[in-house]
Amino acid sequence: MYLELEQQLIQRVRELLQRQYSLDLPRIVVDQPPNVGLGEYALPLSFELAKKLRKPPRKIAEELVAGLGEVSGFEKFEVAGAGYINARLNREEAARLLLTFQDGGREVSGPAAGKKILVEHTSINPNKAAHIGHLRNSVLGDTFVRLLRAAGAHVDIQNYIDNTGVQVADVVVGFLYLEKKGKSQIETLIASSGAPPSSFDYYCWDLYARVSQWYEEDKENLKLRLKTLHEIEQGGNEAAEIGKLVSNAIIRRHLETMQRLGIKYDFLPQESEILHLHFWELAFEQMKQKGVLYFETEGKNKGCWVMKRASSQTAKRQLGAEDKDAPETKEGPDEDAKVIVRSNGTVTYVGKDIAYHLWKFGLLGRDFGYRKFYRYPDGHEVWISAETSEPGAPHFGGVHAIYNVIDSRQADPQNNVIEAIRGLGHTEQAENYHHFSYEMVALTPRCAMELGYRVSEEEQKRLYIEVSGRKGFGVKADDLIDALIAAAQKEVDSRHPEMTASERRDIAAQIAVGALRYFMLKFTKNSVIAFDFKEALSFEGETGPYAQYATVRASNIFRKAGLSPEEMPAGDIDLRFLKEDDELWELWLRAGQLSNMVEQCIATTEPAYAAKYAFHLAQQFNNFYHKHHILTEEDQARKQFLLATAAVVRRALVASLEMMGIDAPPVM
RNA sequence: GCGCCCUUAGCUCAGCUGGAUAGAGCGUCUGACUACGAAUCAGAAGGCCGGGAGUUCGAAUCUCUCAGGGCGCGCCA
Repeated sequence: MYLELEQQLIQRVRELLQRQYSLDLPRIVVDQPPNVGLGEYALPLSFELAKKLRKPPRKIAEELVAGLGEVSGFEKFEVAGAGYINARLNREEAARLLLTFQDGGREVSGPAAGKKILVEHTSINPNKAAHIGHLRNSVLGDTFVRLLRAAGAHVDIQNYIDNTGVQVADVVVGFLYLEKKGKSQIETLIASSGAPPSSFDYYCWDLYARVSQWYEEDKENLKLRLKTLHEIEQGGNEAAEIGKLVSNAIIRRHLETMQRLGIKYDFLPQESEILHLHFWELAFEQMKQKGVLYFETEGKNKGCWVMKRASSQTAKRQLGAEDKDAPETKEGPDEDAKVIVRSNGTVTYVGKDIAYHLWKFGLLGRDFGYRKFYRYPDGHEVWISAETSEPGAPHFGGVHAIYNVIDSRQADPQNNVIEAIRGLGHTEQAENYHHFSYEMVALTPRCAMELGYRVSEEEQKRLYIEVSGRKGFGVKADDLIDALIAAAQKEVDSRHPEMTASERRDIAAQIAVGALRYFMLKFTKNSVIAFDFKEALSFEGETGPYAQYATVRASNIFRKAGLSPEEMPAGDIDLRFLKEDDELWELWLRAGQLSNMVEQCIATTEPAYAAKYAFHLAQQFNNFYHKHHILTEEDQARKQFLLATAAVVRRALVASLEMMGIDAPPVM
């Protein structure tokens, strides 16, 4: 509602500027006045025009207000302060829109509508259990997917699997040389493993840490890592078989863990197929032809194929912008170049990544094979890459835009891939390549000590300590979810002794997920989360359960009144109450700003706005709930109006929570 | 050495592409449950927005600089 009316307003102002002053502004800024009593929109453009038109801002504002005349949906325009133009909506008309059009965020349209978009997230090395750092990635990615879908985009969700890298090799080394286990023994181990903490991914978590420790003890042991890594890449031997076994079993565990949070995937592309289907060779040819890669004949990179390293400027630069100060005439080899093919002929990680990303955009000229891997209870299939497709397999890739949810530490390699794609002449694709960058999750020293880790004196002085799978240092995802469920269960049990055990279990799980997902979303992407159990386990204040509780309160009103909370009130609602009551109107207004929130989240790739929106709306609703007692309201017209208010707010709140993957529980 | 990020209330963080009086949560203190169940609400205290300079009608927001903290920069993956 709000967004649509804003666009109408901008359009009218644009026309007026053209007509009255024959000028055009590249961007018409629309703010919100400090309080709703002044109106819903504030236009500061008079200040900007003052210099151009050589008139005082107030005068311009007056002229513009006179020129605007009647605009449908708007009550009036006023000059305020030193030259603001405040626009007042016709509250009744706007509220009517909110009631009658399904403005629940469902029909949101925008630049994303109808486009095929690929979001890659999670991408945990398949050699150990998922930890809190991975949870932040998955929750951010999954929420962004939901936002894109709410905006009408067609989204494929990919989870990249590096199943041939050193991390998997390390666990294989552990099985083969530390535990002296063969393939069949590991198969038995997997078959007999249960739920966490006796699950296979937990087992590997410890084994991985032991192997890392074992390398530390004697550097000679690293030779076995290299040998195993080569065997895995080559395939057709026991190490490779074990690698596949481990990887597949761990991926299943990761899928199960993420499923607990409502996170699902469509496709799991694996590095093994990128190797075996020779994606790199195709990319290599393209890059040689276009001169993106060149062969270095001297200096430290002698004998390598290298490309110019991406600087942050070149990665961020817009189309058409020239980089004037590029020292083209520099003599000798570019020591700073990025090696893509080593002098021994093997390709680096970035090289493989370039090939993979050409595939994403449909520019490689080759496709993966696809096989079914996992089936969710609702029947949705997860496909995994294979050398050949099974009958009836879908096809992925070839998309318009991509979002890679990868932490900020990988910004440099990501920029190198973007530069390679740009260098190949695919400028549009380079512009649509989004590194969805976020900061890491770390543990506070106190938290680390609570978990029983040894924390050095130096580390104790720090604000936070980075988690490390290699050291086995971190909070496992399933452990955290279990702790949250246990805490929520305690509350639900004491509040609802009348319910069955399974009902209480379901609600506790919903609350736990709400708390966890909200916690991961309340921080903006580029702030480091210093994890602390006390904060994460809180269900009060700015938390998921706070917002969930508001939906439950709303639902209860309808339940007690014998109405369905889902259904919007029918018949004539007297909306005149909105005229005098700013607080009530603010509630409707915010409910109508759902689509602004979605648009803003997508435009800035920042899901935290969704969390803030839901929280503020819940907060306003709780305030309303406390102030107006609906069911005992004697004035029937007013009672109907208050019910409609609760319905409109509830719908927007539930929709915003759904975009964050948070359920509205039936009771709390 | 180069690049990126951060610095806002006691603590943890918001502050939208520069806009009207800088906001939440937690914590502290005071109040409110025979209501649609308090996982809630109301109120109070708490700020040279890291320092300095600049751009602007206007700066927490943009530029430069200094200080402090974090993370990256390999023929590892």
